[in-house]
This record gives sequence, structure tokens and C-alpha cells, in this order.
Amino acid sequence: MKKELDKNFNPSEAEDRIYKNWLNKGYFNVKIDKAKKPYTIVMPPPNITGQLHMGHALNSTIQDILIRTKRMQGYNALLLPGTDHASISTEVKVVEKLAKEGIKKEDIGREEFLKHVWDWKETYGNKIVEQFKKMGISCDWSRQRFTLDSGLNKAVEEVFIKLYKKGYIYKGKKLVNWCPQCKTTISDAEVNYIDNEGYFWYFKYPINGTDEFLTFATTRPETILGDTSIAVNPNDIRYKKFIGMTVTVPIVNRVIPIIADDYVEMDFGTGVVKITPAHDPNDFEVGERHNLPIINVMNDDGSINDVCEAYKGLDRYEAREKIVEEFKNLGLFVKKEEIKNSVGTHERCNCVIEPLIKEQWFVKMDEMVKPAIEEFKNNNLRFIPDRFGKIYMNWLENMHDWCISRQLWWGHRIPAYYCDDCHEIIVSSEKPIKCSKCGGTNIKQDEDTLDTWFSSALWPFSTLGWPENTEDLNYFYPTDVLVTAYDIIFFWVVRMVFSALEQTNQLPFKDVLIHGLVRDSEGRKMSKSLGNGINPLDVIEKYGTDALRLTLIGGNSPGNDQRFYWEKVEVNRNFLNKVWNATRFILMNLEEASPKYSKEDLTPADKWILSKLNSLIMEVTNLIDNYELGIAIQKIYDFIWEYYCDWYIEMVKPRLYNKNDPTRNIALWTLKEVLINSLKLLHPYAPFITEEIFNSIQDEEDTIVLSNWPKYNKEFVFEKEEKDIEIIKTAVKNIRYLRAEMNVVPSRKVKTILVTQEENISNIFKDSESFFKTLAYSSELIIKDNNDQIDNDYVSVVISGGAIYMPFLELVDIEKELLRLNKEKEKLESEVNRVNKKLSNEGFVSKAPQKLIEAEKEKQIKYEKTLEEVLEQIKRLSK
RNA sequence: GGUCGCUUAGCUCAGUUGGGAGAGCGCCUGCCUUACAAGCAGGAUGUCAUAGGUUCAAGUCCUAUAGUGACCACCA
Repeated sequence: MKKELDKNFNPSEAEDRIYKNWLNKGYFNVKIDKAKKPYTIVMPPPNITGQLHMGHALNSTIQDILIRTKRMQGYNALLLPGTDHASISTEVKVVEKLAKEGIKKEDIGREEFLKHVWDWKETYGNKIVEQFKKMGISCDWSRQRFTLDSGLNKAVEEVFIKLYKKGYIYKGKKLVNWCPQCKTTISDAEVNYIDNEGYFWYFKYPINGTDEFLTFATTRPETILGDTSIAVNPNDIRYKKFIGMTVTVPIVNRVIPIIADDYVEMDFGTGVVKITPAHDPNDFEVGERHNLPIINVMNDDGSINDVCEAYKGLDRYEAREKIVEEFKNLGLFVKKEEIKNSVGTHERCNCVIEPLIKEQWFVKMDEMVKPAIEEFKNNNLRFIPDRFGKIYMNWLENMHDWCISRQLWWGHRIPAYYCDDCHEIIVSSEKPIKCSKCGGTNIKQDEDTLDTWFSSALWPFSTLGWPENTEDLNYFYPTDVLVTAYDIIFFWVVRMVFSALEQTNQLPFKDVLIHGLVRDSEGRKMSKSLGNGINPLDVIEKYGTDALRLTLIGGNSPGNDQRFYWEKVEVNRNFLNKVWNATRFILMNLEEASPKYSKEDLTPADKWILSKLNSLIMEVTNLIDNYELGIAIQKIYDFIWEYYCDWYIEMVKPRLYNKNDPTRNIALWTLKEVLINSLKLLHPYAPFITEEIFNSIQDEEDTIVLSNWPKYNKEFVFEKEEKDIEIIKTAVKNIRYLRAEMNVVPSRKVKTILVTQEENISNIFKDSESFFKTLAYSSELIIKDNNDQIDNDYVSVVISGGAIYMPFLELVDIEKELLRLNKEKEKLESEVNRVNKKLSNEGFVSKAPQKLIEAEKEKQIKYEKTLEEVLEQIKRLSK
């Protein structure tokens, strides 16, 4: 035996070595085992363009804690990893890279371009995976998936075809969000509305056949080129007489009708609205109601098209200014007003999106969301914390049809084919040889790809082999919990739920555990532009992964944001150092690996710590089951530091230092037993250091990863000893307090006299004599049963059921001591008062639980006794 | 406009079903005591935002108000 640990744990050396060993041994790899219950988490796939940030670190740590706990509890625990192809992000990145080399994607063509992207993915796409490994995440890497791998492609095609046949996917010409920068459609969820300081321009149109005008306001004058009507509220007496007449749009000289529609609010602006169905969602609807023509004025890059020769090719913002000028020249400009509004921008490139009419593919949502709503209402899907269920419902209940086609090359290509001859649409996983309608052979595949989220939505089951009816799918699916941040509920969670219900008839997971964001120390979001981001890898390098993980989980509850502080990491590193050193201490004293256990030998102190550990095990297990990871780690932290290190180890030292002490062996056994179990509870949070320590105190090579989770054990419930030791602790604390107040240096030993008439107390003290010598620096402990035997030159401290005396020392100031005792007296009096008041309250006595009343009564006696003692002391010193 | 958070010690935050207010950091005092100064011992600090209500009992439940933040919708 006799192993030794270095003075400090060295994370940078140990972590990689340990993780490598775990991988070599295949501890995280999971095979179907019908004898074991599965526990499955499918990890949210990070983008291949991504770098590990604090959000990932937090997200993966939570999942790893759950998985490691379940693994130790005997579940077949699978944490399934993978990455997302991130269509737009990746495509933009590669386009930029090629641009630097002077290559345009249009020039090299689709196939060649995709080769470049795959190359890029091979080089950079796995970076983030390696970073997850640094976090110590216990994934089954042999199952790693990619949203664009062939299996997932199969799943995507299957879903597309099924939904098309069912009529849930359709092609339609509708107003969509268009990004002129990325030149692709985007979904509603990808549009960010940001506050903007803009203008309201007021113009007027001459009403034909009169000499009157209609004045209206717009924030986007360039869309005037596409006006096909002007609208007023049907009940607006100001304008009623004009309904049915026409105005002429200058510049394009288009005659358009004045129509009435409820959509127009009378008291907003001038109560007159220009209608541009091709460039505004509301106008589009008005247009449909009134059968208005749709005139598109813009090219895909946001420039003006040939709707008007004079403006052709101008950028939308240049056109805006020119139109304002033109209206001024024509005398039809009224005024310009500063206003605050919001503009929709593309979340990826921040470019202002343009609503445009496009023929695109859509998923019909109204029917598909119904089961997702139903399951939630039936409490089959649980959000933690539950308030996030509202966000989920809000999205489902207000979902518009989902535009899924993207004008990008990197992604799942839409499995739709067009016959050049008869324009038939054929949806199929294989390219048809000839048209099913006309037999023509000029067949082309749709050029577009699918929204990234279309494949992410299938992630919980596609990764397990769906659409094949695989054994994995039957065994591991549905998964147990999804862990994600709140900002992605509407993007992803809702889509996974309705997709899973539609395709597999099952919820993809039972619980959705939501966490918050990691902000900087001033509470700001970490962002590239602010440059305030903290790289988790830097933290790991400085303090180690375990310290980072503890920092992210501790002092925080589900769903809430947290701030990152370096100080917090340091505190956690210090805690781990504490655990490390406690182990060193035990190893110093441990001659043989396995001290023998016999229950009869256990001393009260041993029983106390074992009993405390026992409660801790139960608490922590329940807390983790309820996803209260922050509270659980706090309990572990306090137990190890306060109960185990500060008290138990200190209490046990005299027994260890005396090799002839008959209780020495059981002390070592208890030390080791409690340490190992604490380590196990700590392991999911701090996997590396716990593994290192676990191995150092075992003779045989073993791993904590596959060790058994500690179990609550009725054998180790010791209520009496818990109470007794608490009495000792209180006494020791009081003595320490008194010594500090009296400025007695620790090295100076002082006689301690206990006076008590309670046999129980004196017995406890007798049993614990050594604690007073070591913990309270007593030279000797004398137990008496009568105050009269105490001389006047003693200071005292009162405990429940007795008083402890120490000889006066030269520096003691009687006045000061009396002051202290009087303070004590006041405190006790107010306590006695409180308890008496409570117990004389009829309502309390009749309605409060019996247990509580008993406890209060006990306190009443205790306080009264103690107060009596204090009064006695005051009397003694006042003589 | 709608929904939802948050407000607890100087700072950052816990406080899981209502039952005498907690941690870490910081601050003050004393200690290099043979595991640990990344440490040990002791100490000070709170009208739990405000006002009502429910209850024997409220930081915890309900209502309103204020401050603050997030999300959603609208913005001709």
C-alpha cells in the first residue's frame, strides 16, 4: 500500500491522461442490454462552424452530470453526440474563404463547391468535438452523428416525402422573409427585430377627377413603386366619399383604386395606407381580400428591378432617397417625421430582410402542431422550470406555415423533381427516369436545400437509426430528457416535439431541462462584438475542467442566467484542493488499503459522520433526480468541507496519532468509507479529480466511472450520536469563542471544567475528552456537578444543560465579560419570549403539526435553563 | 400592447413542498497547529423592493404598485 499524492492536483497533466484512458477502456460506449434500463440523452448538436463557448460548457456539463449519475446508478446510460451542418453559417464561411482565393461559388458550380465545403468540414468541423472532450463529457463517441450524414439524409427524405403525400408539405407562392445579403429565404424564427431610429415620410397622391389629395405615411418610400391600391377604414367619415375612386401613383403613373379595409386604423397616422402586396405581409393579405395585382419591385440583391426604368438597378436605399426627392419636385411631399420602429434583420448576417413574393416549399402547421399541444396539456411533457411551458405553447399556438426551402447548396437537397415538358412535380428519393405524367425524360431536381432545422427537428430519433426500425431505436427511444437553453425553445424544441409525434407517434423526451445564459461579470451577454467572451478552454488551462464545471453548476438554479466570475472558479479550485489534501492526510495514516470494519467499534464521532453521510446520500440522490444540480453540489461541498474536513478529521486525529488506540482502525475505516462515498457523489460534477483520488486510495486498479452510486443505508442511522456530537460541537465552539474574546492564543492550553447535573451530558463529555484537548485546546477536562465548587476567578460559557469554566487569565476584563454575559442574557430572553408567545398562541398549539410543537417545547426548556445559567454567572461575577 | 422573470448581507447569488434568514467573495481579529496559507479559528453585517391580503405561521401563497430584465406581437 502506502501511496502518496503530489502536493497539489495538476489538472493539465491529469485530465488528458484520464480522459484518454476512459476512451481506451470504452466506459462511455453503450450496448443494448435488456437486463439494464436505458437512460438516454441526445445532445444538442453544436454547429460545425462553432467554437466551444460558455453556453456549450454549461449545457454539456449538465447533461454529463445526469448521465454519469445514472450510469453509476446502474442504468445503461447513453449520451449521444453529434454536430449540425448549419447550412447558412457554413456556406457563408466557405464562400468567404473561397472569395479570398478569388473563387466564386457560381463559377465552380454546385458539385465543386460542395467538395470545398466537405473539405472544410473535415478540417474544422471536428474542432468543437475535441473541445467537448476537454470538458470531460462522457459521450459514446462511437455513435457520433452529423445532421448531413447519409442516415440522416434518408430520414429527412423520408419525412419530406411522407409529409408531401399527406399534404402537409406544399409548394406555394407566398410572401417570405428574404435576405438580400445571403440571397435566400429564411424562416420567421430566424428574423430578429431590432429597434431602429427611422423616419415617417408623408406623401400625397392626387385623387383622380377631383382636385383633392390623399395623404399617407410610409417608412419605406421605395415600395411606392409596387403600390397597387390605397386603403382607408370603411367607417372613416373623412375618406368615405373617396372609396371606389382612384389615385395615380406618380413616377410609375399607375392608376390604383381607393379601397376600404378594416385593417386600416383610423387614428394611426393619417388613416390612409398605401398597399404594396408584394412587399409587406399585411398588405399581402389586404391584396388577397381585394384581388389586387402584385407588383414586385425588387431583385434578389435588394436592388430595384425593371418596374421602373429610371430606378432600375438602384439599391433599395438609394431608390428611397431618389423617390423622396422626386416627390419633393412634384410637390407631393408633405413632411418627414422621426420615429422609432423596429426592422427585421437576418440573425446570421444582420442584414435588413425584405419581404418578397417567392415560390417556396412550406410545411403546413395547423394540423401538425395539434398533438404537440395535446401532449403538453395532458402533462406528458414537462418543462423544468415549468414556466417555460408557456413559451412552448405560445409558439405552437401562433405558428405560421414554416418556409423550409433555402437557396443554398450546403444542406439536404429537396427531393423534388420537375418535368421540363409538362412541369409535373415528382417528389421522390430517387431521380425518376421519366415523368410519371407525360413520360418525358427532361427531369431536373429542385435546386434548393432544406432549412437546417428541418433535419435538427428529427435529431432525437434520426440519430438512433430511424426510419429503419432498429434495435437501438426500440431500446433507447424515447429519450429521457432534453437539456437546452431557453433561447432555442421555439427554434428547436417545438419542432422536435411535433416532428417526433408525427413520425414516431411518441414524444421525443419526457422532460425538457432549461438552463440560462452565462453572462459576463457585469451581466452582459458574452458576444464577439463586445469582446467580453470568456473562453472555457482558457479557464480549463488555468484552473482545470473540474473547477470550471463546479463554477457553472454551483449557486445557480434551472432556467436562470448567471454571471461568470474568475473568483468563483478559484473558490471551486480551492474546494477541490481541499478534497485532494484530505485524501493526502488519509493516505499518510493508512498503512493497509482496507481497514477492517466492525460495527461495535464505531465511536460516537464515527457514527455521527456516517449518519450525516447517509442523509447526504439520500438528499443528493433526490436533488439530482429533480434536476436541482446547484443545490445538490452545495450540499456535497458543505458536507466535505465542514462536516468531514473541519470537524470529523480534526476529531479523529488523536486516535490516528496514537498507534495503540483501539479505535484507530475503525477511524481509518470510517475516514476511507466516507471519503469514497463523498467522491462518488462528487464525481458527476468533478469527474477528473475524483477519478484520480479514487484510484490512489484503492489497491487494485478500478474506475469511479463505473462504480456504484452510494445507497441510503438504514444500518447507518444514528440519531443519538448525531445529537450528542452536536452538543460537543456547540461546547467546543463556545470555548473557542470565549478564548478568542479573551485573546488567548491557541497554543496556550487552559484547564476546562464542566459543571452539569445531567448525567447524559457528563457522559457525552467524558467520551469526548480528547476533542476538548485538540479542538478547544484544553489542558484537562474536569467534570463536576455543582457550581459552588468553582472559584471566582473563572470565566464561563453556558451550554444547554450546563456551564463550562476556564481559569481567569491575566488579561481578562470583568466589565467586558459582564457586558458579554448581559448581551447573552438579552438574546436568550428574547428567545424565551418568542417561544413562550408561540406556545401560548392557541392557534399554533391547535393547528401546527405535533412535531413542531414538541420541538418548540424542547427549545423552551433549553433556553430557560441556559438563561438561568447565564443569570447565575452574572451574579457570580458581580459579587 | 402581451407574456414571463428578477428585486434577500457591501458584491454575486442559494433558499426544492409555508414552520425561528444562508453560502462564497469582501471586511475586522488572531493563528505558518506535522492534510491543506489554494489553509485554520473567531467576529460584524439583513424593515427578504413597497403596500395590502390569506394563514396559528409568509422570503416562500394571492392582489396591487415601483424599479429592472428577457421574450413575443405591432409599427402603413
